[in-house]
Amino acid sequence: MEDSNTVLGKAMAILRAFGPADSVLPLAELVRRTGLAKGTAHRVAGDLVHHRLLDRTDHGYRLSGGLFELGLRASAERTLLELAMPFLQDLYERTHETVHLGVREGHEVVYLAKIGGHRQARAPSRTGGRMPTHCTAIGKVLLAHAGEEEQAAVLTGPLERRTPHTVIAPGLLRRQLMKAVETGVAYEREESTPGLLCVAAPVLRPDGQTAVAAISVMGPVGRFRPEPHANAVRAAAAALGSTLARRHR
Amino acid sequence: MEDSNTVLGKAMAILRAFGPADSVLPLAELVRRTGLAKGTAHRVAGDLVHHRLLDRTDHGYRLSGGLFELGLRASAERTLLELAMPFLQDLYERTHETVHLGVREGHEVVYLAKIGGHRQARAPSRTGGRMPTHCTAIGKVLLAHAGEEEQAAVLTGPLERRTPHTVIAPGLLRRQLMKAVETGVAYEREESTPGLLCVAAPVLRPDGQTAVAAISVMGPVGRFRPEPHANAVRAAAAALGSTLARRHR
DNA sequence: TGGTGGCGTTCCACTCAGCGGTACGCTCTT
DNA sequence: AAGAGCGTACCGCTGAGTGGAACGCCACCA
Repeated sequence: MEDSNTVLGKAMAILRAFGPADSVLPLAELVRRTGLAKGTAHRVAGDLVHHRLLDRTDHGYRLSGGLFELGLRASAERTLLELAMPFLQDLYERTHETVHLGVREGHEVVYLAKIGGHRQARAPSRTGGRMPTHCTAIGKVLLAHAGEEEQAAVLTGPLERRTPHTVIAPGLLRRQLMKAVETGVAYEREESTPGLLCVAAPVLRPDGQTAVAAISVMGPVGRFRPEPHANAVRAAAAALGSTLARRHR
Repeated sequence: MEDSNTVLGKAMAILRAFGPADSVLPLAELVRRTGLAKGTAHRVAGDLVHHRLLDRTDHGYRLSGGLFELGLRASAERTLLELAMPFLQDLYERTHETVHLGVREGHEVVYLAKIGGHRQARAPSRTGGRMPTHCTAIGKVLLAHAGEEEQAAVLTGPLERRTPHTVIAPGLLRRQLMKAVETGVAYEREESTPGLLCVAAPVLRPDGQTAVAAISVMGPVGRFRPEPHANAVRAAAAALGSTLARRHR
């Protein structure tokens, strides 16, 4: 069922036509990606510009700062982010490696924050970006604290092999998840991107079972070993967890 | 001219009905704020939920994570933010006070980043939030490097008196702006919020005149003095400026 | 130099998506 | 039990939205 016979559908189609990598798209490209009629795309895009969701440049259209602002009003992620920031800062300062804050959405991780210095490893993750759960430390640790069925859904589904090290055997992956629950941290060793290692710990709800989010520290093979940072990550996540709990009543 | 006889206009009205402070709004409240017919608001809000721009909760609607993600694809602010992060980190680490990155939009500042630790002063600024230019350090320094007419437009317009210390005399303000150009930094002393002091420096384009953004360090009256941090802020802003310049060819 | 293809823009008559008034059912409070 | 406030559902009218067609404008190439 196509939902692009409503104006809103068309507008969304245009906005979503912008991939994570695209900065500016010409009208013709939007037409190609959305399948809209040229006239229609022209008008809708014009309306979006009028409403400050798109910017018009010489070379085409671009997601605007208005959208940026609007997105940052999203309450759930925003309050989590604001409360988490000080803990992420501490963690960064202690490790001087790239620090992530992420939440799970289905079989993917959405990154709410990524902070790093000048020497940070070149990672594909970006604030607001997504990665599969099964090949990232944050993903694994969140999966480990997810409901039975949700976990099973991912384990039985097809698992993308992103690198030669990606764990795609359901049995091994499940064992890693169980170990993550036991130890309170999950690891990733070049499973999403060659040359990158990562430790993550869950930010648990007061029930101590389910996870709201997860925090990780990531670094490059060579100078970086994840194990020594396990405690720091665990501590940061736990501290954030109790801050959230305290606040929630 | 009301632009809410287009569907998109109505949708935007609903999205913009969410103020910076609102987390969840019931349908009735949306109706009140937007002036839409109840039936219409109900349907449009439903469509927005369907398109993942709103979340439905027991108590009403909420800006969704989908919007958060979409907003972070806005290319201009995103790349600026990513490039700036390491410099902001360094600055935070050196000062351990709240660090801001902001751009100017008309007579207001939009904050792209705010990083701080556990002891950060309670400030009204938020990532993605806005403040007037004339009573913030970032605002002043950006105004100082803006075009003549734009600067004049703000100076001649009415200036909100946010605190007893807010500078609303156009003459004094203009002198502060000139000094900011000379010295490369602008100060704010409890002009936007009682108890807060701030230093800001501009991130200049290669032309050395106009500013892309500005960086600031803020702290509370008492333990914090802005002057000693002027050099650090200036250095961070300059370093980011040359990084941008290098990248732009 | 003239042809060609891709692009953004404009126009316009048709039509169905969207409209909003009305009515209903639920849950609180009084 | 009556009322107020809320979310939801219905439905006939209509103009906002549609998309095909046509236009003018480069940039590229033969």
